[in-house]
Amino acid sequence: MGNYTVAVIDFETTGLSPQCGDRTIEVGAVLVTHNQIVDRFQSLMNPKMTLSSFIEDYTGITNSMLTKAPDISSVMKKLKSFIAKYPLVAHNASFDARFLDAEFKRINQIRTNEFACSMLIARRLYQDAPNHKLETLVRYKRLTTDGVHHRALADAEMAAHLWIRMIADIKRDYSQSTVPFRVMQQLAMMQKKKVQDYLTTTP
DNA sequence: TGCCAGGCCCTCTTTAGGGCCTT
Repeated sequence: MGNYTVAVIDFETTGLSPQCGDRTIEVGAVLVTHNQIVDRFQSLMNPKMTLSSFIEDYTGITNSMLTKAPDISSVMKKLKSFIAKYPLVAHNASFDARFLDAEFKRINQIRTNEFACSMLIARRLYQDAPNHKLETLVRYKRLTTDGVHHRALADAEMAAHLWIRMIADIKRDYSQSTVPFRVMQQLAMMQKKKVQDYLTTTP
């Protein structure tokens, strides 16, 4: 893979939309350099609101776990320092970008990092997969996993393994020596039928 | 007042609708 670093990030939240008042309750992030996870960041956060039983069941994160957790603002400051200026990757990035931007806004910060979506790229590269949920793709590509799902660090690590695998597959299938972040971003935006031509002709 | 996501992507398409993906 390229000799650049990306930060793969995942949030657990109280719901689907920061616009509707939902907040982050856990973040996991890993740095990927040279095909490997080289650093990890994880923290629960206290959203100062009660989790629905759906979210408790879905994530395994309970209300009592969060009463002892640090404030969202203090975790966001540490997260900002961890991700620095690295390009960001998430599975269904529009979801994580919305929450990251909303929480940064509350501490008067602005994200300047670029974002790429592993789900949009996987839809183009792995058109035969049963579906493109993170969990399914991990099974489909037989990626390393500890079996934990819907927790932030475990999901960030799985998305990182998927990212590494997608770059390896592009290099192998299209004889590319490097796959710049810009190429991955481009893939996420293009028509499925044009992907092969694009990768074949990209120098 | 009451309701409440949103962006991508396919197709029975573009003067639209519905499934996928994230929690």
